[in-house]
Amino acid sequence: MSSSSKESILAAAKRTAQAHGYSGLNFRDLADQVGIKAASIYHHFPSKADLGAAVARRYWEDTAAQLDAMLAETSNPVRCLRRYPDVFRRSLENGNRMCLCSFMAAEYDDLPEAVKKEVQTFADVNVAWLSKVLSAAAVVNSGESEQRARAIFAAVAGAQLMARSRSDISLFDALIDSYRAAGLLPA
Amino acid sequence: MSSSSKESILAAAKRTAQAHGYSGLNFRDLADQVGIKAASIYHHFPSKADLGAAVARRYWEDTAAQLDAMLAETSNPVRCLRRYPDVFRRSLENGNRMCLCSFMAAEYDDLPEAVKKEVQTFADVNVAWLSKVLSAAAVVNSGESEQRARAIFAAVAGAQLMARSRSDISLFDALIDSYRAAGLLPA
DNA sequence: CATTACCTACCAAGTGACAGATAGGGCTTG
DNA sequence: CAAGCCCTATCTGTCACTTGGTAGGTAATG
Repeated sequence: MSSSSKESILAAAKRTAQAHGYSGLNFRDLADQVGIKAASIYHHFPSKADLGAAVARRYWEDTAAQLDAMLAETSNPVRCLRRYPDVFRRSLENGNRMCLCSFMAAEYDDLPEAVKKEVQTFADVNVAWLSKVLSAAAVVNSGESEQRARAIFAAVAGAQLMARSRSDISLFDALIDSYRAAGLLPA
Repeated sequence: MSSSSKESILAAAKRTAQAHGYSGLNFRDLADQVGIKAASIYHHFPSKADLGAAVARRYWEDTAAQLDAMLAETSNPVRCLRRYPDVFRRSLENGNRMCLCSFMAAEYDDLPEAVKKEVQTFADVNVAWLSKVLSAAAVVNSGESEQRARAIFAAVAGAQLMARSRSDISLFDALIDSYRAAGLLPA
């Protein structure tokens, strides 16, 4: 099979968690989406916590791959910085969904330990990439690039959250423009 | 009684929703916190949706009062802008909680209509206050103050979300400092 | 070749815990 | 007595998770 059940479960769980969070994941809905029975999911994932951790891990792996691909095709770091918000924009385009790890950051208190770890890694991956690109672009003094990277990550995540609550993708674009106008992102 | 059950329920629901969201609210826990039985909550709120809406409404009312009080005691608008992030900081101080409406913004798809409305009003109240203060401080051209207000609100909410997921209040402070350094907030 | 063993993938049926919500009764206070 | 407040008991539904299986494929053994 080109697409195994395990992959289908991960894909369905990603879609669901981006709209309803970790607490919104449930085995019946997931199984229905995949076309199997709920009990069968336990053949692939021993528990909901393991499934959640696998989904979050896959999520940051995919994001890291996207970012690296962007850097590979456009070696111009300023161009990459300008395109960074598009990663978050695409979730909004896709049914007003949001970053899985932003949602899980809100649910943090109720997350199994293994899931918490992956959620933090997502932030780490984003900050590391931004920091590298900021250094290359020399938009801030080196040494301040990690601080600025964190600020950009947090601000873009906040913009996504606000735009989602209005189901208004143009609000996201306007917020990013404001960040540029204010000097947080390169114009 | 100086503190009625209704007020106690609202207070408990606020605390719980700030840590676990709307989906994390449940009548049994709430009743335990207040010292009554779950069924008794229905005497004060006809349904969970009504309770949620009441909590969210109370939340933006309290925030609006805080902001207006700040403006009243310090008529200096730049000082007010510098202190704005403290409103969000206090939630983190209070048991690593977050803004109730940021959490509910994430849960947006699953919110009853009445709750959605109050969540949006919270954002409106913040943006309106920021816009007013920005105009008074003349930190941006008038006409751009509402755009900048939205950007500040979104960025501060994002900073709170990121800091919460690390249980690190100093990360929040660092992010706000970075926003100032970048020029999003007045230094 | 045939038997035995084991594996992956799935499912039917059910467990106990917990969710929101309801019905109807009792106590207290003005 | 009537209204406000809270109770017990219960209903219905959903949750994660378990048990005990079936069907089909692979592979080693005699």
